[in-house]
Amino acid sequence: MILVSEKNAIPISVEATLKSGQVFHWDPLPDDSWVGLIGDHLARVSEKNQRLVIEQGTPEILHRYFALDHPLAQIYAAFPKDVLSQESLALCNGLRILRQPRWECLATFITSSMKQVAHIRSMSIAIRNHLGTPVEGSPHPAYPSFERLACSNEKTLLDCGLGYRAANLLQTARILAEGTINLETLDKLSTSELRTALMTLPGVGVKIANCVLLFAYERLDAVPIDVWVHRILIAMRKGRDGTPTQLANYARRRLGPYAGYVQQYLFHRARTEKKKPRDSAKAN
DNA sequence: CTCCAGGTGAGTC
DNA sequence: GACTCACATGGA
Repeated sequence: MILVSEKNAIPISVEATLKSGQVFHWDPLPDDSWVGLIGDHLARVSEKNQRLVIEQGTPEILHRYFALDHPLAQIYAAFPKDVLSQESLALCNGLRILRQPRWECLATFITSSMKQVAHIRSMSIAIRNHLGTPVEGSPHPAYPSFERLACSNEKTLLDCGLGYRAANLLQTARILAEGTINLETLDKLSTSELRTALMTLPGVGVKIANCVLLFAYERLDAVPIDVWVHRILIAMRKGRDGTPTQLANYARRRLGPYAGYVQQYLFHRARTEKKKPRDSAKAN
């Protein structure tokens, strides 16, 4: 067991990070640790005094994946001062934007459109079970490479519950397998050029492109606007709706240089608040 | 049973 | 650019 610590405090909330809807395949264990794969690298982590405890896995890989180098203090100082943003900050303290493997992130978000988080997870696991490579000690196989998926077929993906998303994932995998687009070298592009490049792929619009920018390319100012964030932005504008462009501009101005981080805290708070009012009536 | 979900793309103005 | 619609599936 390795306790990752550094000179400066590195708070992390493993639970908030892994349950905030940026990644979908990690499993909680009875001893309060979490097990999951980073690519095909098996990892098991827990948390002690807001520090990441590595129960299993290579420290360098985990350090990078959990983004322990992100300057959280600086990011928090840049949070907007309104009540909702500060409340989200308090509730999700230690939530980190992961550095996910590119293809895995792109693929799972292609399957995410018009789907609840719970079902995105079940599709991800179904794809792993049908097409992935087993890893010793992991509850689920590794996510299949795009080469592997490109050799697959639509029927297999329909069996994984993808519905109309099956064709998009398959075509995207085939484009990547052709080599016309290289997800790794795309990293050299500016955020706006990278967004445009990602959006040429079938099933990738502006929202999913922004998810991939934020979760796999470290573009911390990218703001995915889904139905939840859309509602939050309207509330921040005192009930005033707007066109996609207007709301995107508003989010960028209002949420600041780490807008993607702020967005993730707002999103996670909104979703966890929604689930609550259930056990309160029973208590007396 | 009805409602909704981390949207996208095609058609149209 | 912005608006409208169809698109599959399963959990609440």
